[in-house]
Amino acid sequence: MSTKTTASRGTRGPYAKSAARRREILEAAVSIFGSKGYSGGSIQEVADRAGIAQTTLLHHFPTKEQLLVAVLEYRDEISPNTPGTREHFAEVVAEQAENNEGVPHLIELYSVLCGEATTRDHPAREYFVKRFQRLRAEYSNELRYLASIGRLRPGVDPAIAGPTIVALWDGIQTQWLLSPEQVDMPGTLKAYLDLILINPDSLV
Amino acid sequence: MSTKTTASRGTRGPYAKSAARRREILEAAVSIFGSKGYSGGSIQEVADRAGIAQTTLLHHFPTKEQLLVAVLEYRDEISPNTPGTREHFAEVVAEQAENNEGVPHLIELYSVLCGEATTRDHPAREYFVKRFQRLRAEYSNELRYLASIGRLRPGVDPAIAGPTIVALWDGIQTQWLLSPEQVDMPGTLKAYLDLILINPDSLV
DNA sequence: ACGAAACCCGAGTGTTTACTCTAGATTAGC
DNA sequence: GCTAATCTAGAGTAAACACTCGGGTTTCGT
Repeated sequence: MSTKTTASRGTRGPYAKSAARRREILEAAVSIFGSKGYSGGSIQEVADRAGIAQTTLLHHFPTKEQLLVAVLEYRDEISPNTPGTREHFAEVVAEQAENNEGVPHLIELYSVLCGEATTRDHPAREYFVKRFQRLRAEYSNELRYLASIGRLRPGVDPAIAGPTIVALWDGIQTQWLLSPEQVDMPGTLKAYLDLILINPDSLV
Repeated sequence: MSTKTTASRGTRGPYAKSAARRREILEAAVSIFGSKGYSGGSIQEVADRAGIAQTTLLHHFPTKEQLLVAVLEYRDEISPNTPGTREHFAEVVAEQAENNEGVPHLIELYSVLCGEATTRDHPAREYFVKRFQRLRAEYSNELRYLASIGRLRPGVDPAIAGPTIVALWDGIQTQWLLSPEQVDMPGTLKAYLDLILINPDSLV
């Protein structure tokens, strides 16, 4: 009762160093899982890249699965999601697509884990199921708003165009990872948005 | 010189049973690699599913990597690709999308391996790089033909819309695998084609 | 029907896997 | 500055990994 949290007596919580260590480990994990996948990468490799002993890693993240979950949460923290963009939807999407070209290791992590996660009983499956559900809803809602102010081309169904943007984005990222010089990631996305939006935002 | 191929004397080639065995193994491999990925699945599991000893599998496919290559070739054999479809492009695409719903294990295999293949030095990477290059060229060419007969909406660039169809297809498949009941795979593809094509093919 | 090649597999090999045990060094509440 | 908790890691463990070896069985050209 004397300490601040509900921890049983005798617990002191992580030390100051701990947060930095965890960040180092997560950065290493992004690199390893991104370049070799979750199944393909080992916690030994992650520990090596972080410059610590394997057992030290396991002190901070007791199982490989918990490390993966932490990596996914870490990714969500450092790559900002788009909240209510309203009339600037197209701009924001195109801008983020351009920014993504600057963080290829995060794109790689995302694509690799997303593919792996479709396997049954994969620890990241639930994460991606919910992520896609959220993205579909968000994008569809943005498009519904744009439709309400007459900016959506007639005949375009927000409930279909929303998932389409998500699918197009992921698919073009995969192609870009395999042939960066042959695929125009932001251009392809922008082309679709120009197709479904009326009077698109003029150049910034 | 006496035998038909360039084999050194004393070789007799595979027996009649061999082809069937190889097919059984490949079917098992599609199942295992599709449900657990290439890194995640073991040749022991494939052998178990095929009902043979691990060493028997290795007799037909000496390494795990060669098994993977054979699986990819097998997939290409059994799932027909679209040759020159000309004016029936939209029909054929929509039809194939519907058919894909009937072979989810092949979609799973494709999505899982495609994600994994973006990792460096993955044995299937070259396969997917070339596959996407081919698909982008094929689809762009189909659209160029449709443009030549005035069936492509003005302003739509075949060089962008081609890769877009490929990306959309792959992306929507991933979403469908994770939430089959929430994603209309053929409908989403058809919606995009209706968007970029003029006077689309009426219902069959 | 003979013999060589292809087929099939039980037993093993060395490595890597995720994870545990034990124990010394470091931190921080008091 | 005492002490208990956190941090770090060396050593170890059982299981799984891709793959090899040796030898028996089946197939098939001659």
